[in-house]
This record gives sequence, structure tokens and C-alpha cells, in this order.
Amino acid sequence: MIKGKDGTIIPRVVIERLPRYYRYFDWLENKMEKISSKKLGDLIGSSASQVRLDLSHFGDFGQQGYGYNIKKLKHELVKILHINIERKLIIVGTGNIGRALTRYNIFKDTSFTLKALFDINPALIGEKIKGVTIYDVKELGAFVKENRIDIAIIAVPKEAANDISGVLIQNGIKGILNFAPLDLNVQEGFPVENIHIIDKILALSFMIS
Amino acid sequence: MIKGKDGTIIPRVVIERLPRYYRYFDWLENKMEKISSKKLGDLIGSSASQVRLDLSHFGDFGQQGYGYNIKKLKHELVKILHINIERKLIIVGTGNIGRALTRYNIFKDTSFTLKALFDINPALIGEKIKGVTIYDVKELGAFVKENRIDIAIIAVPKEAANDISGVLIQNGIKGILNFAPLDLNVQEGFPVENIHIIDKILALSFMIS
DNA sequence: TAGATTGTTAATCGATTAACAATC
DNA sequence: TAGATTGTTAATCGATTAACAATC
Repeated sequence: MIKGKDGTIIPRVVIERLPRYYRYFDWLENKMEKISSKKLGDLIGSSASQVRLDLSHFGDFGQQGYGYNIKKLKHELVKILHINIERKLIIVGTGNIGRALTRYNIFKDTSFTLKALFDINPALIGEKIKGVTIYDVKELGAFVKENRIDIAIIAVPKEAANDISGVLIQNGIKGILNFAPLDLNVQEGFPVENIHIIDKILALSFMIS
Repeated sequence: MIKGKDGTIIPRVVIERLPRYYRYFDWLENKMEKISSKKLGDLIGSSASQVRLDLSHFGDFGQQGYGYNIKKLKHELVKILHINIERKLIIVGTGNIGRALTRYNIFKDTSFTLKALFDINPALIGEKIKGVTIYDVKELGAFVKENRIDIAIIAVPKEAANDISGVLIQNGIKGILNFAPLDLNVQEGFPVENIHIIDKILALSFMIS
């Protein structure tokens, strides 16, 4: 996974922080023109050094004695995150989580477009949620391949999750966001992000004694 | 945050891994009697050393030449995570995410009980979802205090999230699971876990080039 | 007993912070 | 120009892995 400005490898921790930078720059955009790594660090809860080192993986975006131009840096982050081009998504599983994500409009004003939903329940096939059609999960592989879907969100029961991820990967999906409470069996290095809600609640339960 | 078997501090990374151990032990429970740190590490995707060091923070649960007894270790994890006692939860915000979490039955067969929902929309007050009543958010503080709620899930728009967390903390909430796409303004060290769905999708977008 | 495997300490690796020359 | 602040290298800190005596 070689990605940096001079072909260096970007540490995972830095990748996980990128969306956070983006979030803050998006918010800052109409607030001020420039910001220093110190002020940004204070805002974001990290050190000035970390801000500078993180950003330096991708280019020289700042200017001595000035700081970072917010519009410019936001623009750079858009390119780094590849959200200057359309990203095609699907959601597999139209249970509570799948439906919530569809209705929630999480992709409003983004470059992500939700192309289809999939479910195993025949009664649901053909239904539309927010204008997005539910297809039979049997058509999943063909759909992903034909429409060159980039990212799939897995929101099926854990028993089905690995079968689904197999079909997705076989048909060229590029990344998976997994809501099923297990670790998917994918090849080392394949882009998967997990959202394990119950794990977060358990961690809280531990912490609050 | 002093927690270890001899009063040592548990590193954050270890805390984040605990639910994962629990998940695997729960699954292993009826599969075999014992497991070695090596086999568990293989299963879970980490090293035998890490498994042993992680667990050793909490006690001496293994036995030389034998490994770890699964039933025993699961029982220990239940105690460590404090899920041997009832944990009272509420959800603030009954939009798509709040409703999904309520309906999803994520707390089925756990020690977590969902005591109430809250919303600002007068039209929703009094409605029940899966038997749980929606209350006016004005009553949030009093309810949390009176019922000694442990954990609150924030699923409101980001503009409202900090006000809500303020009310919660003032009334003695012990931990917060935050779904709003921003960092809550809480005192350093206060237990907050964040689920930033869009951040995960952005990280994927970065990785898949 | 001999083999297996623990808990722990030491060595290594990686990430964060501090320092500073370069320069706007 | 002088002050501010960058990008980068070195120092520090913390987490992971390796090694091993203890022992079931």
C-alpha cells in the first residue's frame, strides 16, 4: 500500500486520522482563511507536530510564517481521499441498519452515490427506499461487476457476512464497510473497515466500572 | 484510570481489544474446553505474546502446559467488562439510527437494558418502539438522574450533540456512545466512544485509490 | 517424567513529540 | 526586516514481539 508523496507507506493511524482532518477543514472553510498547525492541533486535539507530520506524508501544503490555507488544504484533502470523483456504493441487507443508512442520507452532498440495495427476503425485492431499489441478493455478484461498484456496506446477520464478502470480492469490489459483528475472512491487506457497535458499548461498560 | 490486577493502568489499545476477546470466547464456549494463546492468537489475528500480555493485565487465567480454560476465561471477561450486572441505557434521538438501534435488538441476551428513548419532536413523544417509550428531551436530565442511567447513545444531529452531552454528564451519565459526526466537548478522560460512519467510508475511499 | 504453555522481562519496532534550520 | 511557522530529523515514548525460566 504505497501512497505517500514520494512513494512512502502511509501508516494506518495516519489514514484513520485523515477523515478527521477533512471534517475540520470542511467546517473551517467559511470561518477563516488560514490556520497554523498549532491552532489546528488545539482544535482537533492533537499536537502541532502530529498535524505537520501527518500532512507532510502527502505534500508540502503549508507556508512558513503563514500556516495552511484552509481552502487549499481542503481541496488537497478532497484529492487525497479521492472524493473528487464519483464513488459507487451498495448496501447488502435491508434490515434496521441497512434501512437507516439508506434513509439517513449520509451521502448527501458527497461524491458517494448509493446505487442499489440487496436482500434475501423475496417479499422485499423490488421495493424502493428513498428511490433506491432492493434487488435479490442472487444478483449481487453480477450487479457489482457490471456497475463497477466501489464500496459495499455489509449489514446482514453475521452468519451470512462471509458468504456475502466472498461474492463481493470475487466480483471486484474495492472496499467493504462491515457492520456484522465478526471479522471477515479477507485476504491480508484488502480494505475493510469494521463498525462493531456492541464492541464500543462493551468498551464503555469496562471503562465505567 | 487504574484498573489492572495490581493497580496498573490498562493501555487504551488493550481496552479496545477486550470486546474482541469476549466475542471469540463467547463463540468458542461450546466448541472446545481449552485453548492456547498461540491458537487463540491465530484465530483472532494477533500474536500469542499479545494475547498473553493483554490477559495478564487482569489476572493469571492460564495454566502452563494447558492453556486457557474457555468457560473460565469467558466468565472472567464477563466480570472484567462488568456485564454481570445490569447496565441501563437510553438512546437520545429517534431518527434513523436511533430507531435502528432500538429495533435491531442489539441488546438481546445481554445485560444491557434499554430504558427509554428521547426526542425533541412533540409528534413522537409517547410513541413506543419495541416497547420502549419516547420521552420529551426536556425530561432527559431528570430521567437520567432518577433512574441512574449508565450509558447514553447520542443519535441526534451534530448541532444538538454537545448540548445533549452536557445535560447527560450534568445528570450523572457514566459513558456516552456518540453517533454524531463531531468530537464531543467533554472533560479529558470521560468515557466516550465514537462511531463515525462517514469517517470509515472516507478511509475506505482513500485506501481504494 | 517430558512436552507444552504460561506470565513476565528484555529487545524491537513504530508512533508521537521535541527541536531547529529554512524561509515566508 | 523580525516574527511566525513550516517540513524534517532526532529524541522520546509506548506498544508489540521475542525469549525464557517457571511449572502444570
